[in-house]
Amino acid sequence: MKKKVDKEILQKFFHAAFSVDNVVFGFDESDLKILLIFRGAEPYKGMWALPGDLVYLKEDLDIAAQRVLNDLTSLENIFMEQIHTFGRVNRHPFGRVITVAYYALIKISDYNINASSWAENAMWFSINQLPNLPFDHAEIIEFAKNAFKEKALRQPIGIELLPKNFTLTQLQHLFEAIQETKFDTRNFRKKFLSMGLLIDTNKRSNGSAHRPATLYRFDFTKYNKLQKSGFSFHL
Amino acid sequence: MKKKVDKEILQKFFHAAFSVDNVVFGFDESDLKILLIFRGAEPYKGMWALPGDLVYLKEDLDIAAQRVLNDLTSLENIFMEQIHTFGRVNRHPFGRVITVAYYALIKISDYNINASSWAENAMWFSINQLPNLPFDHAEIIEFAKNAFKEKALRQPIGIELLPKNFTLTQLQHLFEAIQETKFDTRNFRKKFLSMGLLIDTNKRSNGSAHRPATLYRFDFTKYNKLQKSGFSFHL
DNA sequence: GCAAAAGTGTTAGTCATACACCCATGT
DNA sequence: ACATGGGTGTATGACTAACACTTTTGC
Repeated sequence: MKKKVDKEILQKFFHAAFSVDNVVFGFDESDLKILLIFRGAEPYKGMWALPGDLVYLKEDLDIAAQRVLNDLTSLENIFMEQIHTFGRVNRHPFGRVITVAYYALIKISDYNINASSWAENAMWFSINQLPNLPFDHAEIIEFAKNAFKEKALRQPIGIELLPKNFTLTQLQHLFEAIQETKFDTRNFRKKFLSMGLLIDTNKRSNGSAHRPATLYRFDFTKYNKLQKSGFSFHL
Repeated sequence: MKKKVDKEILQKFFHAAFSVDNVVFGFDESDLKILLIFRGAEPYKGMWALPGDLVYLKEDLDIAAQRVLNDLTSLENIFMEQIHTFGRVNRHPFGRVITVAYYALIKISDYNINASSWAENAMWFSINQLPNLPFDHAEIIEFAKNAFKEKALRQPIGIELLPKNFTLTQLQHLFEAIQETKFDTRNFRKKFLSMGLLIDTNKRSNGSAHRPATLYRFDFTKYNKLQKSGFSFHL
């Protein structure tokens, strides 16, 4: 594959590495959360940080991001999206390492720790109560939060954070957490129901000392069809 | 700086490079254009390609992207934004190179070729009539086009492509080109004027065989103020 | 029967859309 | 005077925003 590569070029440029870092979002009935891991290796051993890793020379970027996620949890079909690449010269103490950041959306209710990995020390942190973070991870999270916030307005991706069946109240609280604002209950329900994308499961929530709520699920099939014919979701 | 770096890690990972590639947009009264350069060096010598370059080990990513742009034109204060990072394993014949793509917005009317560089062979191509492109540059342009299209709906960045003074007709044609659609003239003008962000320069366009048009300029100062107090532009 | 969250409609204002003709200039 | 693009207003329907009380359950 390598043909006519100038030795000078090789020496001058080919001594960098890159990593992927995942901002894994979850939601627990009230708060947006992020999954952090406790670093067991240098650099920054002993700090909570974003799950991430160096990318192998023969590994696609997106695959690397998935690998990092698989080391954390055995969930499948996780929503994932690249956000931004952070490339300050001195961001990594080992040398020149730029990092490509992704965010991922996980149903905390389904979440299970993948025991076979360094993820034994993973923990959910409320997005408003994060510990001190190494590298530029604080900046990355800020970026991820905004990217997700924006995107969640125009695509129904937030729903990835809820269990398969959910109540309208849960849905509203989720969107309120993402958008960091409050919505009027009647208008919120009206708008969401009028899109015709929620399927009544004929089940009710139960076990609480108040009126049970209708459980809905999101009609992804219908959404995909509508989208192809020009419909666009917006909150 | 490098402390306790495992030799194995160095050998295993630190043999990659990264580049930046710029999608430079321009507008010429009717068409969106992209600036391509004629490659004078391997790989893909002799093909038209995005202006880009390998990033030095001690050079910030954003600085590298600016450097590439400065090699092309001596314009200052150019709008530039990172879009996405492309990292397929075999995208570069010299080895593992991922590329961070940016787009930049240039006023073609002010554009001048920076003679002191490889940019002597730069040329504007209509976005709908691009030549065959090396690497994954076609994919990058597609990505850039969509990112710009989206962003231009919610921030008045498209205006960066027009000369300082412009007519409402030019403005409409620009937005039509970006959004690949047509707008109703009366509604378009109404909406834009009602934002109160266009300043009548009291000049008229001239030299054409028809009624001269009012020249406006965009009130960036006012826009920045409004934005801070919660106003949000949308087309 | 009371606490706690679920659920429901109407009105007023704002915004988007659709649509056709006269105006000012150069030749 | 004619060709060319510049410039303007209104009416209708759609959507948004504001707002308060009744229902159903567990205890």
